[in-house]
Amino acid sequence: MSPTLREVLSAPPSDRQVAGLAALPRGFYERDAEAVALDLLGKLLVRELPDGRAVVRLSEVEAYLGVGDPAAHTFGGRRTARNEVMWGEGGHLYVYFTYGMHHCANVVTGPAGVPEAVLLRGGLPVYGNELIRKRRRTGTTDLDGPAKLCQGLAIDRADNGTDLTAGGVWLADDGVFVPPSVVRRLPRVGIAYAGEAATWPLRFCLSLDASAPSRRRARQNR
DNA sequence: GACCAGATGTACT
DNA sequence: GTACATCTGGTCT
Repeated sequence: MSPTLREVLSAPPSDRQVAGLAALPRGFYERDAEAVALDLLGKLLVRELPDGRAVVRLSEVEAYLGVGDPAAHTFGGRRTARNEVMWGEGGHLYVYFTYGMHHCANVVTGPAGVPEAVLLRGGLPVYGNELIRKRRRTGTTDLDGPAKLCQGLAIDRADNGTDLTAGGVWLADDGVFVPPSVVRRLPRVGIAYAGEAATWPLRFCLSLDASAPSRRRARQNR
């Protein structure tokens, strides 16, 4: 049996590799949300915690296209204390509280004044799994949902506005190649109120249970 | 797989 | 003051 993509992408990096994970540059974020969302798949979300470093490989994200997107918090130019961070420059974290008990983390994209964002919906724990387990209410390490991701990495509103290029929490590229053939494009989740926009295929996720493309091919494609 | 309670911040009247 | 939210976990079928 060839390994699944999940198995390949969950492979733990070495301590040395983790210590060397550098933040993606500002320029990565200063593009439209859809492009950033696609490129975030397979990237590493690194979180510095009091008891160590936790690293998650992103497997599911959603793009929110700003003022023209009825599902976005900034639809129609809405600007409030809550979504203020989305109006700033790309590369910052937008964390909001919802359903009375959950946090969701977004990456702000585009230049200042263009309020787009990418919601981080899920990932695979690859390093510091015990730290993640400790923080999950359920004592598990699964991070297949935006609120689970925040809980596992202890991200809450205190992290709202954090600069992703300045430490604490950041995104990194460890060179793992994600071939387009394993990316699925689906309608977004939980936004039925947004009418027709609920069907826009702006949710991107990896086909984790498909068998992984061979190493040789992956290397050729890099 | 479907269904539902949970608990409160936020936007808007 | 009121309605509802970029959801999760547990229960029931």
